[in-house]
Amino acid sequence: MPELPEVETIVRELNNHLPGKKILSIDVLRKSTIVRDIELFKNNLTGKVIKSIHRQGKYLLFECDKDCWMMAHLRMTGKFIFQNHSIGHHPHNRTVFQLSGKSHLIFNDVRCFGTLEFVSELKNHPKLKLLGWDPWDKKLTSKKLKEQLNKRKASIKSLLLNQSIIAGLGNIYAAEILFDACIRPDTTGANITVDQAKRIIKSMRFILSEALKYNGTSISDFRRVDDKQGTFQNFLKVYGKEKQPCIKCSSPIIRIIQNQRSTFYCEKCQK
DNA sequence: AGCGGAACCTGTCGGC
DNA sequence: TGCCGACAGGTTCCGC
Repeated sequence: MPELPEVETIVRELNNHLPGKKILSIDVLRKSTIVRDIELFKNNLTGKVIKSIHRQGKYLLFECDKDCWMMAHLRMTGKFIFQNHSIGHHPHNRTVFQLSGKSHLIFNDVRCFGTLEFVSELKNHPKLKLLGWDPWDKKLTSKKLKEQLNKRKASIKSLLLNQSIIAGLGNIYAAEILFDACIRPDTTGANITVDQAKRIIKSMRFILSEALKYNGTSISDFRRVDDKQGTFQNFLKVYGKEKQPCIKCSSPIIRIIQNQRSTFYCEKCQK
């Protein structure tokens, strides 16, 4: 479900509520949500005070102490809900944190792909080590991106989804970025020119900034911490627009399947 | 090494 | 109404 703008929105809102809250107890309602040992997870996090929340790629990092972190991934349907009051039963609640001040942090996840993990040494975590460029990294240049993409024969669409190249993009924004950059999604990585790489970086930063400004995209069930919706879905130009006229040339947007995922694009505008 | 496909799990929607 | 297949914003594993 959530990509960088949605995760970043959640992180910002959690930072409005959680810092200073103490974790009084943890109720694990679905075992598979917790990576590795549940007792290890509970024992290390119970009693800790949450300092702040960070983001790397699509991971949420809850800082409790220098050597005490909770790393979360929302996958497709995970969400964090903060409540200042007692909570009712909900079938998709997977883990509930009782916090000081009678408040609760709830991890809710319909499809159970999302994960929570206790991490002591964040720097050495293999999952974080695998992450590629942050989209706004100043060291990310069109020359470097081109060189990296040119080593690959997969399509640019699937390469943009690869978190070890650029960290944070997903299916919606990959499609929107390629439309903005006027690049066909089936272009082979090997054929990406330096000018196209430049356009990818520019469009990526533009689209992600805009999406962030509107608190992300709420298509089916993305909700913010306070259950409000993001509004960037009102500004999508190709994603989910199959057969609708392209806003630039009016020819119908087409939908294709790449690596088992839908891709939307304009055959006329994207070369 | 890196690619595409299957799998993980649950819910919704559209067609017949 | 009911059933069935397609589809969903992600990642990991596996075989080639």
